[in-house]
Amino acid sequence: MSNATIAEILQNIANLLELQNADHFRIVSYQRAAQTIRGYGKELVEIYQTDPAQLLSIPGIGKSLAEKITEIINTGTCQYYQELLGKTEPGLLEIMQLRDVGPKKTKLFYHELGIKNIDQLKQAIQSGKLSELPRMGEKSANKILTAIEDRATFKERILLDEALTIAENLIDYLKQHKACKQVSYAGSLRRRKETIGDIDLLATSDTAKNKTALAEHFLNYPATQRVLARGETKISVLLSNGRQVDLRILQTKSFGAALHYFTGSKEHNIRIRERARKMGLKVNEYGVYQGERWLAGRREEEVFAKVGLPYIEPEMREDQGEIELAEQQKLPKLIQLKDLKGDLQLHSNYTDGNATIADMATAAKAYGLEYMALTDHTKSLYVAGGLMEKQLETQYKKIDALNKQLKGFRILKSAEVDIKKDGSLDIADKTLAKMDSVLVSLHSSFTLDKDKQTKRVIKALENPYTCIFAHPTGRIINQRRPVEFDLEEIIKAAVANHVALEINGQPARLDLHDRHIRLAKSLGAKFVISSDSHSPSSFGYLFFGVAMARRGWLEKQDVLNTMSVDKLLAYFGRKTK
DNA sequence: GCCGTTTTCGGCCCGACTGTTTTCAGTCG
Ligand SMILES: Nc1nc2c(ncn2[C@H]2C[C@H](O)[C@@H](COP(=O)(O)OP(=O)(O)OP(=O)(O)O)O2)c(=O)[nH]1
Ligand SMILES: [Mg+2]
Ligand SMILES: [Mg+2]
Ligand SMILES: [Zn+2]
Repeated sequence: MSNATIAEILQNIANLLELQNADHFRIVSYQRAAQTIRGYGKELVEIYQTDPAQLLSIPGIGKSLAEKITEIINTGTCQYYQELLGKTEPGLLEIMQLRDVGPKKTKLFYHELGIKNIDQLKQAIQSGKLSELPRMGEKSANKILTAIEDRATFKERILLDEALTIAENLIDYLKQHKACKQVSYAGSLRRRKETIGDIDLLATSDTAKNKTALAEHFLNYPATQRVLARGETKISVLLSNGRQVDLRILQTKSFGAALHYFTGSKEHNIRIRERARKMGLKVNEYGVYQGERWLAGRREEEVFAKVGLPYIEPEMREDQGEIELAEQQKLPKLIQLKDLKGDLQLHSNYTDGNATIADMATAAKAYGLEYMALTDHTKSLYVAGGLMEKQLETQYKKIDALNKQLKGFRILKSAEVDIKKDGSLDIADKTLAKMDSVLVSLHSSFTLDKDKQTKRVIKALENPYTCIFAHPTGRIINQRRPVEFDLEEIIKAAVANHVALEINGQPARLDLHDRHIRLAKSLGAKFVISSDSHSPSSFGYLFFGVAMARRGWLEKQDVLNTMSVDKLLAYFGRKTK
């Protein structure tokens, strides 16, 4: 029973409760617990098996939720959930997901017109029945019809790199207008979540007239398909690719407060606002107030300062303990992209890369790196033209020659060594001993049972040559589920055997990801951040790897490829020499 | 349903936009 599944059940309970006449705050309790569990590093099953009472130490989980979670762990579901499911028309949940339709309207349609599913809702709109309901009219009904049409397309969340490109293009466009004083993206994109729901933008302008002008400019953006809402300070549009963009336009004196508000997360915002309230202050997107009096809001730092906290980096703002650390002045100094000195996973045209070793080295150097490890695939991965021992050794001679020519840059001998089904490596020790770094990963037998898979990986990590375990869970966002194994046991084996865990920067991988990184760090693990480049233009993926590392609260010293090449070679040399 | 350095009961973040409303509920951020 994964945390994701437990969270899903609690979220479903919250949704079902909305359709009952449940107390709002009770619903919120289920939602908050679901949110916390979704981002929790440790598996709740693990906590429960060690000491069930520990469940109560998780914020937002009390006696009642702990009992339900226990039941879910033991039986896969819980009585309460089943009862709620039993007394709810299943189609109502789908109706409630529609844009501009919430629990109140869903219930109204059901009770007044007996509407049980989207098809019936559509019919009621087309026959004009829906607009006759209290507080409903033509416009509301038509909006719902549009929401039904939009529903099928574009519901998936997008990857971080795609969202970043959309946002940067929009920002370039907004900046072209002279009424635009400041502009930034916010929301989950600024927090660098691995997937992004919508694009949140914030701009400032000085006068009312300029705000209007800037709003007009935004609406003229060529990729805008449809305006969802337009008010004095906030505009929501749908781009032609179906992605929603929310833009807020405020005064420059509110930029910091608005950026803080719009960056979120929602849970973090609520904590900050509760804190302000206890201090006799009020925080909103316009600033920090004492009564009617505006105290601050130009910069984010001021908002934090007014509530007695140091600046908290956006990547940490998830209410997963960052506020407590901030209170104690114990916030980590997060790693930055410029701290990286090398890249320890990338491919050349010896296997499935598209460039020569020399071209990859030139590109890596141009990106600002001092070294790179060439990690072409090994023989088991014949689809990628994986290399045999002999071919690897030939490649290493080539690397020796290249290294003689290169100034201020070093190519390390490595490989992405395949872990076979039995946990052994597919390259002979004699060749492993010639490598500067041995990176291992799974490419097959993803569906072994959990126990076998765990043992298989641990065996590979115990191999004395193994230095790095790459893209550990093997997940590909929106495409492939993570391998089933006991990650906590694997992390412990990695720590015991001095094997670093990779944070793969490919936007569809980001593996390990935020919550696993925090868990691994708490268990004493070391990390490497890799681009896994298959072309010279892909070193930018390091940015996304660093983003994940920051969401995992990592500092420079947690990441091995922040070391100079000599230190790194000495570190791995304990294994390979 | 959760939580507590003034509380074990009584609070629980705060605001924008829309449509249908004559004063605000519903939904969303
Ligand atoms: N104070 C407060 N802020 C909120 C609330 N809902 C949203 N926000 C703020 C914080 C969010 O990060 C920000 C943008 O809202 P979004 O719905 O776009 O969420 P976010 O970007 O975090 O995630 P997403 O990837 O878009 O699903 O607005 C709320 O209920 N209260
Ligand atoms: Mg968003
Ligand atoms: Mg948004
Ligand atoms: Zn490859």
